[in-house]
Amino acid sequence: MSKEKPNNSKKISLAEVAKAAGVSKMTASRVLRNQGGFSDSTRDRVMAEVERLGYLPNRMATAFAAGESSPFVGVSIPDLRNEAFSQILEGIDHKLGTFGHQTVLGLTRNLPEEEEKWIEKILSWQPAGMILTGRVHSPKAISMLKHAAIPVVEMWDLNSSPMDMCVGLNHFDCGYHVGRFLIEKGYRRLGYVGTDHGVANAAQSRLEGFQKAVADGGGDVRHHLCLNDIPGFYPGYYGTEQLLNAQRGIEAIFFQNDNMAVGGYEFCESHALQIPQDIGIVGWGDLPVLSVFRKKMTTVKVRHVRLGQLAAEKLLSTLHGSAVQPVSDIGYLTVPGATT
Amino acid sequence: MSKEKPNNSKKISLAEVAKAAGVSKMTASRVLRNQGGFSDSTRDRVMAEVERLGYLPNRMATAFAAGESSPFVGVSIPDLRNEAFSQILEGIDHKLGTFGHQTVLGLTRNLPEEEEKWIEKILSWQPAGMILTGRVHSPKAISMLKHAAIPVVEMWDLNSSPMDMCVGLNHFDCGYHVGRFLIEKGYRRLGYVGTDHGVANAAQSRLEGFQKAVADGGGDVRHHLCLNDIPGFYPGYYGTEQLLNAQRGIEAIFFQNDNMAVGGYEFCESHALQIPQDIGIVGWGDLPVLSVFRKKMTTVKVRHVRLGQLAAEKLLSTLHGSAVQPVSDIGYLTVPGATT
DNA sequence: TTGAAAGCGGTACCAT
DNA sequence: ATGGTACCGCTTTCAA
Repeated sequence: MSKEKPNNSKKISLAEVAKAAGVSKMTASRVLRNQGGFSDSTRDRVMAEVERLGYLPNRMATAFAAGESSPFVGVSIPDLRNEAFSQILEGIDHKLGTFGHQTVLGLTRNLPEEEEKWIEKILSWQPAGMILTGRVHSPKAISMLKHAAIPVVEMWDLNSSPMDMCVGLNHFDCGYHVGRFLIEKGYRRLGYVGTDHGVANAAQSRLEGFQKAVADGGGDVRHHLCLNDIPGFYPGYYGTEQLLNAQRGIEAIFFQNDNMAVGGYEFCESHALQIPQDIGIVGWGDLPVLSVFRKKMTTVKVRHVRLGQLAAEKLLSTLHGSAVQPVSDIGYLTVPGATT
Repeated sequence: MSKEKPNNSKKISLAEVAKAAGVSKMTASRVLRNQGGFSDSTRDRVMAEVERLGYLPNRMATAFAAGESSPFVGVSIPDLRNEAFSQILEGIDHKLGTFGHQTVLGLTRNLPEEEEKWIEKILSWQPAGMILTGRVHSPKAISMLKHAAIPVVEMWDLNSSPMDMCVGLNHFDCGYHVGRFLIEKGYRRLGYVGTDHGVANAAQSRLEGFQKAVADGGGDVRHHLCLNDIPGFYPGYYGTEQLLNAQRGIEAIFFQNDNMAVGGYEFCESHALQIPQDIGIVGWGDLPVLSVFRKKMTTVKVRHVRLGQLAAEKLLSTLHGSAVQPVSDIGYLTVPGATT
């Protein structure tokens, strides 16, 4: 036989399969798509060659020919070491995967310029849609997305007039709510510890809401710290140290998230500060560590995984042509604990 | 002027730009690739139209025409709520992004069948390469990857004869090392708490190494628990409860990771067990929570982010045609703490 | 410096 | 049931 060995690594095309099976490209194509219009014996011959040659269809060619988009969905998030975002991404990817779509990741660090470059790159590969973190995007990014005419979900930071769709929560209100809560508890001299707040960072809005509520309530945020670091345990620890060294008389600290709050808690305890007697602590996000923490932490519940799922669902519904509520408020719930 | 308004959302093709600029497709193409062979005035005219029409090149067509692959790299990991993997992914994506490549995510839950389906899908889109978790893959997956003739990195679990390249650590040895460490400390009756161990789960190898070392040292692993859950704080807590209820006399527990170990620690302390006097605790991974934990946890340091970076670097070097060491052992370091 | 033609790997459409 | 042809958007090749 003059048949070639199948294990040379050159890619096999449909034409080669067809030739090997002694049929035309079209017939082979029909068999592969199981679209009818061929005899059993033809199918068997074609499939045998597919198997033997290890043929794998080139979906790029298919999509290209049909003018379709890819199954890829661009998902931009700031940082995976922020646990909130790894949870959100888990929710997104799982939902997308269930419906045959794939996440193309972009870690854009809350920087609109990075996001812009990433968006341009992704768009040139005909994605099915985009899910972006936050409401702040560069003008060029917005214009490119408009032109692309694909569904776009802005998530995390609620935006009542999004480019297209949005799911998130109102971080300003949420921060205000926490501030109000502390005021009502009798706290007046407050502190805040978080991380570097690029323009596109929703935590900045929480801080602003918090400051407003505290001011409205007759207190003041004596000192706030935005570390150039990730919002994790250790930054919470040393941030608290810095904050307390810089400013005496702080009665309670609001942290960007629970991991930072746990770090702050451990700093306080190891420095003979009683919680909540000497200082109050409030976290954010209801992150997993709280489920085993020895003191019930005052925090704000946010359904991160659900948020991700919902973002993906909005996108998928749009792709399938269903009607979609363009804006969803995922909400939040302040949970008083034993640390305030 | 008869020029159309640019803001209709139909996609603009190179041909349209060319026509608008009064040149041929080829000339426009040359300008866009800045590949020489055009006059300044031609370039200006073409670029003006690109701007005006909001033209975005269709890279799918480009790659297709040139027979290139996409810049996408398939990355399969089990689960993002396992903090080790979100760290690894952070390392991979950041490195890939720096070199113009994009991560296409696959959360394959340690299931070779899921991985196989995902691989087939990704391969049909002509990725530049693949990074997979672990050494266990379905035969069909392996065969497809061979055919695809793209670089493949197996990471996490060290494999001295990988399909192509590998970076990771020897989990069996690592588990053995921990077992030996506890034996030398005088522990004999041991327990293990981890999560559901699919065949493709490296934690299973750690458990096996651990069991072997303990047996070799004259002790025994009285009870091990593999919960059907994620390896996080709360599973560590309730897993410890289950383990201790099921088996009396356990002297020390080895946990799948530090987050579980912290959960276990909190369970013990809240049930009046002194650590390490009443029970020893060993974690794994040197996860961030330990940096602020009030007791120095005995753990095993693993450079997760670096592991991810290294996996990406191997792939990128191969793509750029550099020589690459096919197998790298990232190693581990047992760190004795105050919990044993 | 510029352009015309062929073709990448499939599919739609129309014949047979 | 099967095959021929044109074409998707772009690049390669060759000619002017």
